Amino acid sequence: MGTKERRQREFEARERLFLDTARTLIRDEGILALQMARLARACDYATGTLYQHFSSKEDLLVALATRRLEEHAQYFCQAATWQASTRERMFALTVADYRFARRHPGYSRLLQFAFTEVVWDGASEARRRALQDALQPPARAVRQIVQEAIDTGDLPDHGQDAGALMLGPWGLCTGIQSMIQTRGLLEGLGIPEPGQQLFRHSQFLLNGLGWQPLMNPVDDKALSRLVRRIENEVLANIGTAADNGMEP
Amino acid sequence: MGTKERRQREFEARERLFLDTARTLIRDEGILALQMARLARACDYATGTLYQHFSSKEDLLVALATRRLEEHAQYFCQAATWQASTRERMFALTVADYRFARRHPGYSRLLQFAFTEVVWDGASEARRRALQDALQPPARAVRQIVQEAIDTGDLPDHGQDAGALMLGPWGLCTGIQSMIQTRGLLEGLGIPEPGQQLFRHSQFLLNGLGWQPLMNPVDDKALSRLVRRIENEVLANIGTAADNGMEP
DNA sequence: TCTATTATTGAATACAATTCATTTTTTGAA
DNA sequence: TTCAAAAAATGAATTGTATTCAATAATAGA
Repeated sequence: MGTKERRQREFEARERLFLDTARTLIRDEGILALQMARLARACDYATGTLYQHFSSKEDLLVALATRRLEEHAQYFCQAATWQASTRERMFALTVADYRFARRHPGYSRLLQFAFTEVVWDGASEARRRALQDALQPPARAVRQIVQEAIDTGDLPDHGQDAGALMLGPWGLCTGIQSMIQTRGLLEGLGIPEPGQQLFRHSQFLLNGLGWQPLMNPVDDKALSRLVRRIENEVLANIGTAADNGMEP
Repeated sequence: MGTKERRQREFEARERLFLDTARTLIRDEGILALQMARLARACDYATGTLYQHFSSKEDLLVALATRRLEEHAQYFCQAATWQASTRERMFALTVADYRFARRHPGYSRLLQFAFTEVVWDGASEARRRALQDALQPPARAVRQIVQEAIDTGDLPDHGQDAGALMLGPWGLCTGIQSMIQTRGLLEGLGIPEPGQQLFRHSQFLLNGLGWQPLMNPVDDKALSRLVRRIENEVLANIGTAADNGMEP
């Protein structure tokens, strides 16, 4: 009876195999070296079979970015449900994102690449939507923090939608991170310790939003203490055991 | 005597021709459609001659991004020397960047693409350095504003380097802009008017930095008035006459 | 004027993504 | 169980382009 369902399941399993193998290949040899034929061969399938799943190489890259985003989202949601003040939780998202990017530099570069016109427009509509869908859970988690902060009075009600309010911290985070990714860029501008700056500016922005309790972002001691606390209480189990991410 | 110099000049003129033509081709047909052989032909040169200038297609793209950055920098420096408070000038940079990106969407996507691992690492060291150099003048202009703000007391001296302080506003700006670039991304998350949000969050961040005079970022009237004033007084001459940019 | 040097050329090469005619496997009716 | 039709898998051929390089042309300097 369920023969159709079985085929469906097998098809999905094979897609996972392709994506997992692609991840390994990219980790070992870089995005540039990824070849469709080699990937298919490495999975003991023909090239054409790979194209049953992905309409193009770009399509595959967006799918890969999506898969990793889903994993990332777990840590993200974990940070969102941490037992701490709304402001600390909001900041924890920035720390989680930063740590995740440091731990999986290949993945972060892939995400950056996926959002590029060339790749994004080269992927199928379905894949683009899938990536959008993968963004929903973390987006919901963040909205929830923002909403709770407004409800408890930690964050003044600016009359803005929660989604709009999260755009700032999120944009700041990805903007600075993508500069960090670009080899030599910040060094060339004489800007040291960009990670520290990211944390500091996130705090400046939260202060600007009037998010209580305010914090002094240039108190390096306190900031480091907070970051370490987040790493211990929220991110401790990142990068252990089953984690076979994209780190070099 | 100066035959060597003349050749040098001719070589540089030809490089400009290649870049200008590439810009036109990209404007008309997109980055994807740019072909080295077609570009060479369009300039009445052989393919090999193009490779005397650019070691690879990526090399060309970084060179192109650099050229546009240099033009962008002019408006940028103009904003920096505007007769207004340090805070207004700092904010004007964000507005200038945003307007430039809206006016030249192809260029902005190109810059985003250029900073991607695949392109950045595919370009020659010389080209990468050239792009870095093109970044210096605007960076200096921004540092100058920050320094003046500290000196006049508009901005509390946080004990931070001016370069470090500008990273926040800059990162926020590029981060949100690159989300705007990605077709459908913010719509999918239900975040409307991203341009407005960018301006608003820039102001939130400046408030957070304690940059005087503070402003209420959710006073849409006042914010719009300021943006319009910047457009009139600083950006009025963008997009006129000789401007043959990348707009569609 | 002539040779050596340098620059230009574009056809040939190389490399990978993608396609598609062929083969293999699966399905479900007889 | 058999078999024809349908579906899926295959990988060699096709295609599209970036890049190279042997041949040719232009230039410089003796």
